Amino acid sequence: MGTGSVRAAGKEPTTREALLEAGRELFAAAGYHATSIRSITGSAGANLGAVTYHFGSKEGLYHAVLENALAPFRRVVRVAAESRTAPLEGIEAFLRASFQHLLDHPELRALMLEQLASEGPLPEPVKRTFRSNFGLLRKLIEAGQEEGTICGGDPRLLAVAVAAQPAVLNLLRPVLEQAGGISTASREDREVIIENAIRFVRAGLGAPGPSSNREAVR
Amino acid sequence: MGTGSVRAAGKEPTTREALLEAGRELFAAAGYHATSIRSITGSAGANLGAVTYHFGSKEGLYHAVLENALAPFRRVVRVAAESRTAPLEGIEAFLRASFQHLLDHPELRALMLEQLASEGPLPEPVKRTFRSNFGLLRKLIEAGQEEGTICGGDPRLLAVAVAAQPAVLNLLRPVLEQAGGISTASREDREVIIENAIRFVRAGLGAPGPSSNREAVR
DNA sequence: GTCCGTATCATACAAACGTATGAATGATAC
DNA sequence: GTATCATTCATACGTTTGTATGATACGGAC
Repeated sequence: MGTGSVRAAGKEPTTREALLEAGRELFAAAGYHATSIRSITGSAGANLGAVTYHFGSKEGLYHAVLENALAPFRRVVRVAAESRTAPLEGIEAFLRASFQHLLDHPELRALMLEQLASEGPLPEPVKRTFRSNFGLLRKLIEAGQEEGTICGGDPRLLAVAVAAQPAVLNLLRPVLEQAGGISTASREDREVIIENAIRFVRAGLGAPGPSSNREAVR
Repeated sequence: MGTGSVRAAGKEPTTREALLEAGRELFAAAGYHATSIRSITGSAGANLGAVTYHFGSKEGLYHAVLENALAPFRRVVRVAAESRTAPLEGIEAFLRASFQHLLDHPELRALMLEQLASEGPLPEPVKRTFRSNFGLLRKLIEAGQEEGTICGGDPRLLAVAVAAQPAVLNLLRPVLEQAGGISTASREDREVIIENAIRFVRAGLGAPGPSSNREAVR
């Protein structure tokens, strides 16, 4: 059914890879339903039938695009979260990695939002990503609570409160820019936003950590 | 062009009102592009041409649905935020009203997400709503900073950090349920979530308020 | 050379879409 | 009663959609 390319990992972009890239861009720009197979194959320089041949259907391509885009996100966040031994440092690393990756890959926002908006069950890649990242955060919070460096409360809810910071900044980025006057364009803008979020989270977790009561970044 | 109904505000549901309600439900359930005029008019018990007649086009109906759904949200949040004199109490009221309204009107989630996902400029009702709510929060934070009850930092960024709590809980509700094991079904579930968020925010804003250092809700 | 599986291609097809059109309907005003 | 108006209705039109089909090109195996 054409789910795997026979050609070994080549050097020049294969049709399959070109379709994945075009799909990622177009799905992110206009959404699943508003993107036609014709526009994808046209942008990829491929034949109209190429999507059906390589991915079985339009939906098959979409799921492949999702998985391709989300797997690196999971990996980066996991590596960051597990890079520190102290739970609070792990949380900070988690936040920095999340902010950084989402800002560096703006297409993830629209790709995920589209799925979040629909009423039905989430696609597997989306579920897997949230489960992985939430789980990392929850474990770090539980470890901090055992240490006494993080306040009490349901660790799952605290994880949501923490993850909310990178989530909104990226999911609502167009809103923040168009209706909130908050830009994320320059490196300095991003630095200020990230430091603000980290300070807020450290204070919110009730940790008297080294940077929790320093003057807020301005 | 049929933008206003000549019939005075009647008692039984007019075709126009039925279209607005059906549109709200169907747009929220499946998204704009995935919802056909035929399904809307069918669900509303109206003729196929009714949308064109009353709203000019499918997009006209959609914008009317958006405005109809978002105006009450703005009003409720504004009333709550201005109901208290102390800034921190105003923020808490803002949060409670936001949580409550969004939980009571789950269709708002999908309706707004769809617009947030697209790359283009936001529709006016969406922009207006975010501007209004962000503005309220920012003013409350600035007032608290002048009082000394809220920590320093860019008030716009702090407003984002605060608004992130109701935003994610509602925008990501299906994710939290399907991938995070967090239910918002019962009244107790919601209470716990809301109290957790308020405690987190009060601590994050650096306010030594009356409820900021009480034991976290379990 | 011949064979064979992979891949690409042009084209066709049925279905669904948003919208336009013009006739029918029904209440209100005079 | 008749004219007038907003509204509802059945139907048709032209596009665009996702997918299916069958032919053609290509590149190693033998």
